[in-house]
Amino acid sequence: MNKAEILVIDDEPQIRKLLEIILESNDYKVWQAETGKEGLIMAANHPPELILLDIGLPDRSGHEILKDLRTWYNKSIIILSVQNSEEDIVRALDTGATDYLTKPFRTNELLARIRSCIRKNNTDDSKSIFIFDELQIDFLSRIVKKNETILKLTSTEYNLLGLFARNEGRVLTHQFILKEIWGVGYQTETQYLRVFVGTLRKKIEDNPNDPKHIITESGVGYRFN
Amino acid sequence: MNKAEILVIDDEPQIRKLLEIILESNDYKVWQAETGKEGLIMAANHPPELILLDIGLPDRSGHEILKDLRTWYNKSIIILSVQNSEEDIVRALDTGATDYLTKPFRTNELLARIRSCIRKNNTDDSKSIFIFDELQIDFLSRIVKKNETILKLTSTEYNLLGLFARNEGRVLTHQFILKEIWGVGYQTETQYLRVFVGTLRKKIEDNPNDPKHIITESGVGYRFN
DNA sequence: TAACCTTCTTTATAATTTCTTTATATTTTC
DNA sequence: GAAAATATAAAGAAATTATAAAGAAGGTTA
Repeated sequence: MNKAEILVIDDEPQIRKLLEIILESNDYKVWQAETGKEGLIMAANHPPELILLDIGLPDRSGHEILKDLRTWYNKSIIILSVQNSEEDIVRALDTGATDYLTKPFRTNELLARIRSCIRKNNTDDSKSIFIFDELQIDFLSRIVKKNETILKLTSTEYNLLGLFARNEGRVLTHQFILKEIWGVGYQTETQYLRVFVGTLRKKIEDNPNDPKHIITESGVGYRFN
Repeated sequence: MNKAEILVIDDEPQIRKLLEIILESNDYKVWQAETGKEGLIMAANHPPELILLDIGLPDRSGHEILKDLRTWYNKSIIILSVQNSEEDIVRALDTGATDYLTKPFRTNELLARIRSCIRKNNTDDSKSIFIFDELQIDFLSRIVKKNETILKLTSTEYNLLGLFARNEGRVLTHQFILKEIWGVGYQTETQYLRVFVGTLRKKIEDNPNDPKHIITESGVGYRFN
């Protein structure tokens, strides 16, 4: 449970299959999109931890997809490409690519770069373990403990708690949270959020009726302590 | 204007000179270290925005220097190496390298990767905190503290306080405040304002009967100190 | 394939918080 | 001191949030 999710956007079925095998055997959950358009929709509906993007897509140039993604998606995007031209690399990196690998890539290098990117996503403070009193969140192993007992969280619950933890002390608006966890297009579904905050509180709070960690800021959003 | 500072740790003088020329002509301030030990000291004394580290250093393996740096340095470290072995790359990335480039590197690609890394460093939002004696307003986190204690404000109260704070020392008319907070069409509802000024004073003033922050300007409006 | 389980989505309703309004007290201004 | 303006308290209305639970979707197992 709580596998990190990776979205692969590539038009070649063999590459997708290869990546699926590699990634799943390394304990990632893999989503696949065949076209840039499909990829954009999937990313928006379900923001992954990392995106592997083929720059040579048939429908729109991968560069355009990258630009589109970067208008709202702020986690890592690794570019895969048969192109090895300096111009292409510079362009991709300047559009916001996190990394650029040329095909054929080396499996272990790809995995190491993925690990590095995911680490970066989660360590805005270069920390991988967050401790809030009796609560302990380990972003590397994706394990949450309360008083040394491992909590069973669904992946949405985990993502939500992670977002809260990385923004400790800050009021997060409903819209922001919905966008980050469910994707653009879900910004009005505040009831989702209420339900999930409810289940999270039941799991992490000593007294869910008088929460100490997830504080309601009525009319605005929530704040995590 | 402040140039971003880059520390180059490399034992080859030619490479250092080359990097110096490239980087300075691209408006970076360059620091140079010849050995790993020297690099560690320089980085500690004057933490740069980014470190370029040669992995094949004579005194200690670059991997060890990297590991050492990562115990406290959390900005970007780009590895430069003549080595192109997968094992080496994986090891460096897993020890916390931000990126890995093989020598000879392509100038523009290096610059693009540097830009990408520095961009990432600077994404943590610079804080915008207003302080009025014992009162502290953080507009980014949307949090108001009085003597380090977080105040619980409704969103209207927060908006009103924010308006006051941004117009410190200025007399704001009832009409202006009502228009800003409640919108046009509410300019005559001065009673709203009285009620909310009342609740705000109860929360932020030491003695609400003798307010020091929100001053009544009878017949005109209010002024915030 | 069916039965089962988990998780997510949706609906209904209860509880709480915030806002608006009214009444009355207090202060300021002239 | 009287009129005007401001402050406070509190009740009712409205909006927002919380909770429970049913239905739907997806995956797993026998």
